[in-house]
Amino acid sequence: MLDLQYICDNPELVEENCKNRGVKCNIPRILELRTQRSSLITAGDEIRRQQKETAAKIPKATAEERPTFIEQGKQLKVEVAENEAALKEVETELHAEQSILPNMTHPEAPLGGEEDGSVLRKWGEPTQFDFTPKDHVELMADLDLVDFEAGAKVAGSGFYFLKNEAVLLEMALVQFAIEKVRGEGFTLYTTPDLARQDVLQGTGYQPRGPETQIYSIENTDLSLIATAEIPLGGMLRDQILDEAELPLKAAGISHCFRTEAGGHGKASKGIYRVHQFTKVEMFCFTAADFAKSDEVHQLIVRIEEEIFQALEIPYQVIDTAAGDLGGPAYRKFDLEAWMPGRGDGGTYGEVTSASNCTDFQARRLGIRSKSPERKGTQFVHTLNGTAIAVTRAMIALIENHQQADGSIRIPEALQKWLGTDCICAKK
RNA sequence: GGAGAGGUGGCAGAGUGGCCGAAUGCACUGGUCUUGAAAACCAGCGUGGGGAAACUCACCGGGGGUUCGAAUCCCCCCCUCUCCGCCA
Repeated sequence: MLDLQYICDNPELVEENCKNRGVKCNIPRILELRTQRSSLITAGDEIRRQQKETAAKIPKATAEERPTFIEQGKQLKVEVAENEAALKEVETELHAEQSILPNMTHPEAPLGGEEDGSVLRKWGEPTQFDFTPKDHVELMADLDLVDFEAGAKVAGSGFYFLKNEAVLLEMALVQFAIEKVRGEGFTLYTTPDLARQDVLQGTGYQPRGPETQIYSIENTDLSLIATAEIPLGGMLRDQILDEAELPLKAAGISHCFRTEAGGHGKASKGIYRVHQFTKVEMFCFTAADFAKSDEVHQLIVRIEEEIFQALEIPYQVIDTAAGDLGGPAYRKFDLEAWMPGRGDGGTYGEVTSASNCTDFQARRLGIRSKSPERKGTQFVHTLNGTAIAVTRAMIALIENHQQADGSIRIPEALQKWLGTDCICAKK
């Protein structure tokens, strides 16, 4: 949510930003509603003031005066109710208009849509093979690492059982990621895999409706989380933090559940696009200062890169274009890992995503900070980024480290968790 | 799941229809005193909305209701604690 004051002070900037992000908005209407809102509030305050005044006279009034005051009070009560109804109507519309607006955009983020993200840097070269590489589906089938039929039988298409060394590999990736982020000063959490509707909405997810990516639990207001960003953001809802203790760095280990409604048009073989996966997510709260949140944003990307470097997986870093940013993001960097089995002869596929949401989420979540030097409070900046999304990382790892004999080389960083340097073919 | 007790400012805790945005204590900030500190004393000390400002309004877990008037009464929901049951 953008600050109403900011919108009204900078209508042309907000409108321009909406255009860049491909969002239809109605700024003049917002300005109009805002004026209506102000005058309704002023009028309502005055009525309530009179109401209090009248009510206060009654205990002291004589028996003759009393009925007059009570009559006045009744009249005022009606007026208050009318005012409230009018205000509610205006605020509902205002809120709806305001909710459409995406966050503002980092001045350096590229313009354009999905194809216009700029490659900031590349690490490593697409892996060369002196044999015809397989994709992860084939590799995992050959090594008996996954069972899609069983997944479909139990939970439907898009679910899977990991088997054998793939299970160890999942654990190893998680272990490796949490050791890494812990070393960077992140507090570790395992989070609830379910969250209430208002927490989902606070973090910018729409739990119900035709377009939703979220599974809901029937007869409750709970939904399965799509990422630990949701519980980690919700964790500090409506709190006022001490600015001295910022930035707060949290890492959550959770399962992620996504309906992937309409997601099957795109090429998504195997475990690339699934309904459930395990992820270690970083989530940070910083002071309301763009320089500070930018700095933490860079930190998150650095950690992501170091993780993929340690896994010896070539990747590129994308600065996502304005038109391709989700609503809450001010700037977003994605790591795309080289996946030799994807597309025709390999392509880069998204493995992490790091967003600076500035105060956009915090405003809805009511997370503020306070400093002795300043009067009042400010909404903090929030950032999130993937440390490891197990299935995507697993694809990149398996496909890049496959050997001619169909076995998979385990990079050194994972060997202590897996206890082996190779997932080898069964005899 | 059953029975009971609760949810009030940063914390503790009073308040059961008007004098309550809320006593008191602790914490915190400033001041007096002191060589300095402590103690003592004095003063200040929640958040948000509207307004250029004066000022004003809202907020006592959340939402509805009763009333001229609600922290206080009624209804629904959420949460916490205690006991019992069940259970990895």
